[in-house]
Amino acid sequence: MADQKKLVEEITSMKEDFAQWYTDVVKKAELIDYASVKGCMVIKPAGYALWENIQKELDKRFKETGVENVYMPLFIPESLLQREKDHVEGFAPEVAWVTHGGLEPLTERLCVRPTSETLFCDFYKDEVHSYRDLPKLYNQWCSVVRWEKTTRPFLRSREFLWQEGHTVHATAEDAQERTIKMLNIYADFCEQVLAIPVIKGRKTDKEKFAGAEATYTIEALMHDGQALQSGTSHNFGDGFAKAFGIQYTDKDNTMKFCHQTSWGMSTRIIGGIIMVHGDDSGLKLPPRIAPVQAVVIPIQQKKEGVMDCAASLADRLKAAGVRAKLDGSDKSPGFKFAEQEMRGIPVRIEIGPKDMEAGKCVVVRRDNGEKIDVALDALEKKIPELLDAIQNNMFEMALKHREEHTYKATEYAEFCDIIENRPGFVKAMWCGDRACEDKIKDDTRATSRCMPFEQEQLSDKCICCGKPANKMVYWGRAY
RNA sequence: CGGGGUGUGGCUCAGCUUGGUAGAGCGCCUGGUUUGGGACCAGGAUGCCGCAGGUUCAAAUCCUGUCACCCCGACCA
Repeated sequence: MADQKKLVEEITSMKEDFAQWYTDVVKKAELIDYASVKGCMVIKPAGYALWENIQKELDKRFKETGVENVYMPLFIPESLLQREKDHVEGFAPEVAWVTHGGLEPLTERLCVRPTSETLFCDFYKDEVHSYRDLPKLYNQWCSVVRWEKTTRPFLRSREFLWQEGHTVHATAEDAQERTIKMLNIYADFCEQVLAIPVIKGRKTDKEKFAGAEATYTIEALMHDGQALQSGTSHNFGDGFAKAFGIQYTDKDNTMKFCHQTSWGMSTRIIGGIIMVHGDDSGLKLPPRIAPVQAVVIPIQQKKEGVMDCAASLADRLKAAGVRAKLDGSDKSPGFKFAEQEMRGIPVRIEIGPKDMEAGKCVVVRRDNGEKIDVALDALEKKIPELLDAIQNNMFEMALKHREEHTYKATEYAEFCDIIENRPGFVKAMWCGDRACEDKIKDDTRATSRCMPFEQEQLSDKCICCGKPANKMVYWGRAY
């Protein structure tokens, strides 16, 4: 339980340099390698397994609400991308273009999808004819490309993996309901599976998605006090439907425009897991998402029976539904301890001759370093319990951190001071004017994170201009 | 796109000022001894010194250009 000592010299401490700490953890936990194109990364087995678990959990939740998976093309003809004005203006600066096919220049250049609204819309316009065709609830798992100027693994890469759901509905009400439903799925997933507490709310017009009528978001607070937009759900209204001509004949035999939504979560959330839970010894994975939940490390593994015993423990745990692994490599135990810590494996089980004699093993928690003896015959019961306890503790720790770094401000000077000196969320009232958001950003580099569903009336004046205000906004510097 | 930094075995870097034909540590391979917090001994393999020009008898080193990556800012999930 004692203070977690810094055990790994190669990882820069968070306090010293958070950005470097992040990069060190990403590399040391072997989540990725840099690739030969700037902003592109090789996602290694440890990183990809994490993504696969995220996919598995989200996909299950999507399908429970009737969503089906599809796959759209990688390329979007320029003319198609330009169909919706706000949308193209939002994305044009960062799309990658294909100009040649083989040796011949193309008659129309193709953009590598930065997101697939236009492709889905182009598809839906021919797919939807009648109210009987609605709703369409499609999702795709794919990668998209955005030519970012500066890049960081997971947080901002030029190609990233994500899912994008695109739905079409008959009415505005149905679209709104779906938008919120998906936001709730993201929030639930973050909190229950990733142990990341999130604030649910709506984006201001300045921050909303290009082409959307309304954007909803879940916002999480990282360990350094910066915010991370962790998932978004957009209500498009009938804007895209009008731009693309997606209409249906209703029961009353009149033509009506559809209402649409889209929603996405990306590999960026892996950056969130790292920055919410990690520490100076490396990654710290919540058990429910950890590809390996428990690693068994034999001590004096060449001694008679030790390796067999360790292997049988791992097998028994697997049979009990724990994602367990044996580390039977011939590294020294200390090396293995450090390595499993860097990788964020929630539980470590040490078994050596002394333990075997006593009929127990030593179990160490990654979340708090606590070391306990567990009777060998209690393993199947004890480890799952422990994993649950770790999951809950990690959520509580993250929640506590967020609460301790969430402030309220009613005066502008106070607001600026908090942003500058106490990293975190600041709750403050806002009049609704874009000008105030712009000024706050200029003055403090903080942006509006969201207008939370859970509102509080902190005062009746805008934090910035002093005019009447009835919206409370979470502000903060963000990734 | 601005500002800074870096390119030398798989990794981290030294060597460059003052040109002489490439080094260290880690890692890797073999064998042995070890094993409860990054073990040790012995032996071994690995380099178009980012790339392209130039200067020179001779370039990792000097000059010119170029490319890439990293970090910090403005924009984005």
